[in-house]
Amino acid sequence: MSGKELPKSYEPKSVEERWYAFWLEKGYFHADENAGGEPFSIVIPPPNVTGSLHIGHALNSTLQDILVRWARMSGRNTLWVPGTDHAGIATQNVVERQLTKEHIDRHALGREKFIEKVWEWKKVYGGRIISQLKRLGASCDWQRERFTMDEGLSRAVREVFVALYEEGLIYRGERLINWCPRCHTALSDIEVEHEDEKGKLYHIAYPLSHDHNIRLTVATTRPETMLGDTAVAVHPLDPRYKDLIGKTIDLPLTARRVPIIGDSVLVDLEFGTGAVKVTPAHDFNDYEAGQRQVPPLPLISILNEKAEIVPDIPDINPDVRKQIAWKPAKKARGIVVEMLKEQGFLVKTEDHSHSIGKCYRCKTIVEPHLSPQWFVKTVSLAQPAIKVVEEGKVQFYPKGWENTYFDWMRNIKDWCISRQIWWGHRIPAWYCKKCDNGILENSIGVGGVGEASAIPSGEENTTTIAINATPIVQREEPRKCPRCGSTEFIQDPDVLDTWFSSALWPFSTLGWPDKTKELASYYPTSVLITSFDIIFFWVARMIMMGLYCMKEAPFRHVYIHALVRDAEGLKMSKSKGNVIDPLVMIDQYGTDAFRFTLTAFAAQGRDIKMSTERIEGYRNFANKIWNASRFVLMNLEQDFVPNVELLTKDTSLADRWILSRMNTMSKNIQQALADYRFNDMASSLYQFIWHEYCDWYLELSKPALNQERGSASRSAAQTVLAHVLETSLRLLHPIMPFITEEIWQSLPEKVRARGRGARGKGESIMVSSYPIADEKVINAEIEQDMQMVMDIILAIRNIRGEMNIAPSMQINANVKVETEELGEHLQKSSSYVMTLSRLKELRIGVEERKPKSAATGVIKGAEVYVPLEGLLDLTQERDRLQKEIAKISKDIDIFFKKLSNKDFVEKAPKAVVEKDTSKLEEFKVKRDKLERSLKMLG
RNA sequence: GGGCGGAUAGCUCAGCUGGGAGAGCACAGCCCUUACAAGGCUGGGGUCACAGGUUCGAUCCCUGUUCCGCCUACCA
Repeated sequence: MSGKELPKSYEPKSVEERWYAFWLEKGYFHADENAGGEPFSIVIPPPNVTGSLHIGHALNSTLQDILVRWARMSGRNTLWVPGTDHAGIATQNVVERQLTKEHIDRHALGREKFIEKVWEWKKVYGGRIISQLKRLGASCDWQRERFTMDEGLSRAVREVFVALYEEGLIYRGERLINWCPRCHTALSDIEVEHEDEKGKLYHIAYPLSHDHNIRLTVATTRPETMLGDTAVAVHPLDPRYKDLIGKTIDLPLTARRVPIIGDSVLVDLEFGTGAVKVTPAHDFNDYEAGQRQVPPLPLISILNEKAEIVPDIPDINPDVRKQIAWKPAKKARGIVVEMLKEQGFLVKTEDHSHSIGKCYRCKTIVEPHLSPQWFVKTVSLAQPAIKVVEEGKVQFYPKGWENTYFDWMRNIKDWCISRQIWWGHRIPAWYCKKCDNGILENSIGVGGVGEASAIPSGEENTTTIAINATPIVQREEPRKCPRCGSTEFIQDPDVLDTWFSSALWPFSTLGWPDKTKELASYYPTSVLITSFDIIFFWVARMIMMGLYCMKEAPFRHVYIHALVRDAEGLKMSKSKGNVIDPLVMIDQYGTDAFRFTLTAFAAQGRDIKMSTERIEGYRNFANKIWNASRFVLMNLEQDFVPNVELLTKDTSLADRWILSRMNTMSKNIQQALADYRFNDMASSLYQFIWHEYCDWYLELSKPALNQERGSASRSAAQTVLAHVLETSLRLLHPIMPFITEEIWQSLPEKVRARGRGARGKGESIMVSSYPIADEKVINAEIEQDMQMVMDIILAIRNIRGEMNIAPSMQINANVKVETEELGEHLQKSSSYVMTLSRLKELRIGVEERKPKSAATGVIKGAEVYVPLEGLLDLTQERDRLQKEIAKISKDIDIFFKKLSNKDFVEKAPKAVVEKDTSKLEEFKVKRDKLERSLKMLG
């Protein structure tokens, strides 16, 4: 009786669901921290709770799953920690938008209620991305799923904050920071995206105070900020202006008189007019230039938190004020320019392109904004983090990213960690209501003149704490003020940058600050798999925090994977409508095909251009495996017992060849995985399974399989066939987990048993052992011998094709070999040649001569002749070919001449020319073919 | 401005330490041969961007040039 029957083509849907449930139920994903053994651990880059699975996650998770499954099958104590990130600003924005739809205002709702809403939202939607990972087949330890705002992780955050504060590595300061006027919060430097935009460069003439007829012209892209100017700067060595330093100008549109200062850093002699307006409250360079002055230049803030002009700019002319107050900065620009023009101060306007900073969450133009914020002092944290990479304790793949890392780390600036939003880890700092009373009451509006009116007053959750208040920083809310003993406190309203908690992820998820068994077993993790765009946001900060808290870097390797783009190479985005949805792909082609596609394209250092055609190609591969397995199963009895001894004995050439090839592949795969060359792994498997196992070995084994049941040759073929399939499935499993499990489970028990892992006892391929190459079986000589057999078969098939000999027609072939030895080798394999090239008779020898009428094929070490007598009349055939060649040559000449004629090409309709061109090509191809056939006839 | 990466068949890309130019898709011809038409067999197609250099030998190493991406920066 033949073996188990499989359906004719692979149907992924039911298979995937069934096996994922099975794996979960068996608990294969769960890691046992007490199990011992060499650990292998990965923490997932936690996706935002707001997210839904996009193709980048799919790639990222597939690669992690490959490593994790590989490690697990290789017997390592394997843990993959999943989880999600609370994504402060992003999530707050999402929920806020949802509330707006319900006509609810966040401020009206109040802080506590709003946070409750966010948690509700998280409960409903926060698990979405996680469940999508399951469809991808991700073998995460779901029992250890974490969220960055879990109690444990929040405790870790407070612990680190307090420790850093106590060491002076966290401080509060009033600085010019990046401010998003839409999100109403500070941003760190890297949260600002720069984009080049076309703008104007305005030249404005400022009249000198002592003689209004003399004017100093400045150039600016932001004329509206002139209302906040507190100086004009020139280069101290500029012969044009250096004598003006120390004098003053009268600022147009205001009653303000500001000094002309010299600053060699701020002013570039070559650029613009050589004179720069200085607005310290609205430009980072100007701010620094202002600080360089003794005494420092005053700061005049002219914008509120929504980037609108404040109504009470000092010294402003009343009529100007009337027109401009409360206008958004961009509108104010037009108004100011118009007024300057009217009053004759605008000299000229030029086109000018420059980069503009935008909020990475909402793309709003970011404004420099003076305000009290919390910062991490990064220099001393960065030093050891640079060192571990320099010393190779942390290695990047591909290595080139280390430069990017060094570049940033060596120029690192202090990290602004406070955010003026509500969703996130509240900063563990409190202020005594009694000691800081006055400061708290009057604190609103600190950071710039005129901001007070922009902030709804009186609510705790929008209070700005003055910079001179004294924070009490500790893990829990203080009971008693250490200074006055008062028991009433106000907590700092700010929350922490989302990336602060992400930075702790590799150890906070394992139970830190407690000394857990998990930390001991799995920290540091083995490898981090992520994308280059968060090297600064996340990778660098994890290394700093890992070293600070754990005294050891959080991972040994960092694999930076490609960015997935669309077929045209454009970034996928919803607005472009070019997004490929992983879930749709999975529905359409199956998870395995999708995963294989991602893997096959995951070459290091290059972006992936994704298209459905490619996935389709690998869907076909899945189907190929399926059908090959069907064939094998048809030829195996369900109670089949492999004759294992045969595998090490002298078996047929084909058997030894496929075993040698398989072990070669297996060796390549081990190396590829160790080097994170995922694409090499995929192509090795593809090439071997399809083009060696299916195309050749399956065909070669057919004669043996047709032998009597129980015969030695049949048994050997069955054994090798099953063994190679079973091993290939295990090799493939990390990439294609579902189909491999489905087929593997259908194999006869004794075949499966060969791959049995210690843990699984043969009940799942997931816990079987990962194949290790047996180098003894790799045999170059065998591979060479087989290559010759294949070459001869190919040569004969080639002749058949060129001569148009029907596949069903049996023919003869003679092979003239160069040496007797080769002849003997070939003789042994003659049945392969007979079968695969459908021969009636095959003669092999050194003495063979070319028959009178025969086609010839030349290969390494031999010549192949196919006598054509009786098949076709040679002289007649030759005549026919020659005639056809002559005829087609004439046509070619005609077309060639026609197309060489300039007049024709230029004047004839395009379509006609194109048609003729392609015809010419077609003729040429035909002639080539005829010539080849003629040549073959000799 | 600085840095990184890319340029190989019509398209998308492999090609790891210098010696064979490759794969998939597309294309052409022949085949429904009982694993698979989502398939089989066969075939056409490339000045490895350009110019120099090193070498017995260069797609690969070095120098320069051009074009295309990306990252980064305080170019008012």
